Amino acid sequence: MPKPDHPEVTRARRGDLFDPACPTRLLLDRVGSKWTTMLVLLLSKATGELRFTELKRGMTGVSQKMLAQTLRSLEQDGLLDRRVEATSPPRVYYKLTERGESLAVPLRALREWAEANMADIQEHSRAVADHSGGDHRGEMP
Amino acid sequence: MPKPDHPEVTRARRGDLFDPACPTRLLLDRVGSKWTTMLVLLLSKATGELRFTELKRGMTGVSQKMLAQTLRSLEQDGLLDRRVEATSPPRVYYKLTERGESLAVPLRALREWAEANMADIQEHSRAVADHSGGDHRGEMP
DNA sequence: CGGGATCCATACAGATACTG
DNA sequence: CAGTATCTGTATGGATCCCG
Repeated sequence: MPKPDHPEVTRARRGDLFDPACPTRLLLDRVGSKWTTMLVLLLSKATGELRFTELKRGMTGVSQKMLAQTLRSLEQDGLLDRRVEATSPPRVYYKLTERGESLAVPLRALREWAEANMADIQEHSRAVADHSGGDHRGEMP
Repeated sequence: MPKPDHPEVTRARRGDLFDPACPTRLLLDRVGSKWTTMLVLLLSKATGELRFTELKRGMTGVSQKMLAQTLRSLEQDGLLDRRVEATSPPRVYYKLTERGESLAVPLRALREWAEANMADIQEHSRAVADHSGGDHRGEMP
């Protein structure tokens, strides 16, 4: 998730930082947020850099807060480069770093899987829900 | 996420179901939960089926509630097969469906990326945090 | 053993308002 | 334009109890 500061610390306080050595956990904590993945995917498509507003426009539904938060998170992780033009009004350009681009590869594979399978999954899911929902269930009196 | 019923409905009520057609969103809503991914990965490694307790043991830190919830979610999506032996005590075996196995492929790619890059990322992240934290910041008076 | 139901803490995400 | 700050609702995930 695009947590601003130190998620691990928070978790550590809870006493359940079970296996911090597992890198997959760490990655999923970041990829888990849909915006992180969408952002990487969006930037990996772009030829050059993209500005804040362009990104916001490309990611329908994201709030400026979430976008900024995700951007800072990716920047801190070294997956994103931020370039500021100190004009007025200022212009800020974002682009993936090499590492960021490399992350886009498995992410694209995931997206392809999603595009190939999610329709079936939704249908399956709905069918199951209908079955158990409309079969023998008595609604509230 | 392993939402029991209909996450889309909840979002729809909020009025911001921006682009429900995007399957990547849908997938990430499920993969986003770290347990979903871990579960698929764990089961894809297993030769045959695994029982509830074995799964719980393999996923350090998961609560039985989250495990059960994730299992139900995957089952409803048709990614998981559930087989009950009506003995006493009962035994329940889980294994991935074909589609579930196919999901494991891109997920494994993601894990490999994580194992190759997360250490660097963490270091980078920590270095940046240290820099901005101890450099020029005046703490509260 | 394999869960379902319930209660509860919180951290994640949205809306809004303010700055340079 | 490009954010930061605050306030708050709510879904998520954990703990616990209980049942077959």
